[in-house]
Amino acid sequence: MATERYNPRDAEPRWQQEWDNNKVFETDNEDPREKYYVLEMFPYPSGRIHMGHVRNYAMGDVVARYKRARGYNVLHPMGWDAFGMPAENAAMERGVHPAAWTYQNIASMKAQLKVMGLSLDWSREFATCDVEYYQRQQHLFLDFLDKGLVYRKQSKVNWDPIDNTVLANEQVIDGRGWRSGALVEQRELTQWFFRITDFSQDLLDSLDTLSHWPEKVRLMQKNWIGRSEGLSIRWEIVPETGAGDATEVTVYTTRADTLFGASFIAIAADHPLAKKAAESSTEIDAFCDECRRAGTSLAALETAEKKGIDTGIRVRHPLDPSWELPVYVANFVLMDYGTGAIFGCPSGDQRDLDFARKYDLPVVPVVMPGDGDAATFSVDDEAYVGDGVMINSRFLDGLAIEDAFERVAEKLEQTMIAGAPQAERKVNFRLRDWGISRQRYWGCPIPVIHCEVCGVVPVPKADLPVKLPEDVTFDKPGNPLDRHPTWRHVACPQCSKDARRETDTMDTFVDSSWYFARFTAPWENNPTDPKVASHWLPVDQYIGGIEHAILHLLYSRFFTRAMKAVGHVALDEPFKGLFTQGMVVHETYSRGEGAQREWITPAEIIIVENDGKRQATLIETGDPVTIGSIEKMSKSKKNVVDPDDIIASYGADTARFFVLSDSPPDRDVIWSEAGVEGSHRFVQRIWRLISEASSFLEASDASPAKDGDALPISQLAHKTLKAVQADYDKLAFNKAVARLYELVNALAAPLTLVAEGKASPETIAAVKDATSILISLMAPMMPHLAEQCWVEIGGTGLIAQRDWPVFEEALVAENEITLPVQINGKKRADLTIARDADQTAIESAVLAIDAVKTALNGQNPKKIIVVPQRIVNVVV
RNA sequence: GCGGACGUGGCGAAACUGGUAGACGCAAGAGACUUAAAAUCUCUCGGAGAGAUCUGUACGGGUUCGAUCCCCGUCGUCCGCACCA
Repeated sequence: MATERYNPRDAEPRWQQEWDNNKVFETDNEDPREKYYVLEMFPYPSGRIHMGHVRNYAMGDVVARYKRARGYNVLHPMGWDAFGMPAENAAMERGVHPAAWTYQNIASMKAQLKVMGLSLDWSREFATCDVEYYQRQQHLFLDFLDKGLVYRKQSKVNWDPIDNTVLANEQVIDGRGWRSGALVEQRELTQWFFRITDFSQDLLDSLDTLSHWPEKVRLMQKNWIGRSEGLSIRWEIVPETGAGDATEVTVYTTRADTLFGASFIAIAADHPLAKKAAESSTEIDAFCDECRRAGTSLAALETAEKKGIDTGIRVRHPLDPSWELPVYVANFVLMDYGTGAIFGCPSGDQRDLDFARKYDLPVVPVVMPGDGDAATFSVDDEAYVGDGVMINSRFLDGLAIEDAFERVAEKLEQTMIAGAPQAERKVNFRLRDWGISRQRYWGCPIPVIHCEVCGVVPVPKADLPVKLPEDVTFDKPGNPLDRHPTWRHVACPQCSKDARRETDTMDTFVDSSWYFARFTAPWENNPTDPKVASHWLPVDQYIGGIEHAILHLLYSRFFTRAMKAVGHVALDEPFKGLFTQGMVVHETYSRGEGAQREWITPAEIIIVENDGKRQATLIETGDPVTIGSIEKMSKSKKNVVDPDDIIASYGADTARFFVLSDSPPDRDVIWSEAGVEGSHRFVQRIWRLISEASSFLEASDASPAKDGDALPISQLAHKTLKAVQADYDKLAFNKAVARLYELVNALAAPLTLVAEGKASPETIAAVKDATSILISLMAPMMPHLAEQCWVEIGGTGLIAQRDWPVFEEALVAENEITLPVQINGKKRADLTIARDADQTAIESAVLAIDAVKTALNGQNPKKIIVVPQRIVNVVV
């Protein structure tokens, strides 16, 4: 009865073809069933898929296939996040056009994804660099512009003087451009911004409604938005102290309670008052310059000494006009948070204290611990930042800090200077508007025209798309659009005079901020079909990496609100459920030390185990190799395993099953050769057991046993069905995997019995029922094997189109249960008793147990605790 | 510095969130089958003990009939933000 081994190389392409032929995964927007939208973060077409993709898409595919079986109309699309720097780098390095490079990569990655057997609706595929896509993005931009959600302003950027381009903060390393190595300059450029801050409060508040998001991501977004409640206070400038025409300076504070501890005002180097002071002092001017330069390097900020310079300007204390304080320019004050000016309270803030000690400014403690002594409490070289009561604060003395804040706020709100209240309550956000201008070629052109007469003129929608020119060169640094001979020259749409196009393109995060909406109707002339988009959205389950926890997800949330404001969708939150999956990690292998260290790929080595110690050697030479730490698969460490190789040797099902096994999906999974082989053994085992018994199973009906020898088989199958269903609902794939192992282990003996012709008709029917449940359960993870097994036992139609089985309540519920019996909290015995036995029945049964009798030693128990269906505890 | 998560066998992990700790897998060991190997099958596998038992979820305390789970403290690892006024 020997059967052939399961051959995925033969079976998998056949089933993929079969699914394609039947258009099983193409989704009909008109389908009346309840919708379910599952989406994995679309990939950047770098050229090859990696194991992280395999894991991400395997998870999404399990959800898609499971929900389809549960009767939902599932949308499961795929596309390409295709604009971005790597394509331009390839153009610069190898002379290949970014478009050619990108579309080639898409073709090869698509072929790789196809081999995985994912249940994707490829008819909706698009790349963000398709004109058909970015044209609609330009449409959205114009709508946003019209609605005031986009604006232009001067802003500081990191400018690389060799590459002639703006760099993102991440691209500046130790103050130098990451490509050119040139010292980065701060430049003022006019850039386009999206008004994401219009939605700060809403983006923050709505986080509470996202109950199917990881708590961690919500918290990260909350911190990123960074709301704080404070007081904006106007300080009068003492005339003739060097401030020119300025009569006041506004300071933002969350600690108005500490106002009597103030000993100086500090302003940013870019603050108007600083600029004024710099006019009359070369020293101040030089200091401001230094601050601006130091601004870029993040690492430098951490260690940077707190420095400042006295401007000579003096201000009056808001609560005591006779009290004058100095105004310093300080390197730690940020122009773009609050008002770019603070008051320093040295006793209550470590940074202010360091500053005060350095410049010999007063340190007056104003808050002390509740049990402190006001007469002796002092601050030396450690500021007191804790809660407490007010001291040295005149009318605030003795108050709690919250009450002191209120008193100060009330008083200053009522004090009028120059016809306006001296202070007002103000909510501040850390969140900045989103600068989207990029001086790059390979991005979505910003559809505006600059006219000397009319100013900034939007490109009329009828003139869209603003297409990227194809004949561009990358032999020189800078933006190819800028030096294109003709592209930028156009007639002004309003006055027809010569004008020039905007040559900046959009940040690629814009492209990924609405693709999920486009998938709902990618053929639409408008960005979306609002009715269709509102039907499909929100995405029910979005799956991707934690690295997008802030930017991508926040931008998408903003975009959905903005699109709603201009009528393209009718909702605020794009993603109802979010799941952030862990990485695929692998051991690293290397030779040599320090600079000589050479990384080696897993394919080049062999590992043998000696006395429990693993030793790696180079296959080619037999040289020893050092086994290093487990890290994220990366090209630089060469610890990558190519999905193609794995699928070629084990098949897609094994690869999919393995990345879902063992580790919880939100945790990292360690790729190991032994692990994959384990998964592959399981695939073969299922096939062997089922195919050996197939002739008998084929000839029988499927019917669960109600009693008799086969009852346990049916009970386990139906219990597993119930449990795996719950696991899939919770995305607990690793647990589902474990339960499949259990079911197969338990089915092994009965299946062998059937194969040997020794089973009764009732048993065969029960085994067939259990086997078809098994096939349905494994289908989301191992879809090809499931189809093959289904045919083998005489099933008709495709498993991919078959309904999810329904478990029988009677088989899941038990008549008798086994309760653990504890004595003083330690398990001492088991008690098997009727499921519905009452308290007294259980108690008397427990007291009859030998172990209990021995423990009691003739005495009465102190207490018997019976937790229904769970446990019994006897307290002696 | 601020905020958060986590810590269970040789390893990845379970434990229905207060109820039998270690399911399932990997690795390892023993055996069966085989001329042999692979594959497959059976058994063992936290520690101590011959055994009944004792002990064990980073460490120290607490609450509870009962704690991997709740509370307090300590140590360690990882992540996010970071001169935010």
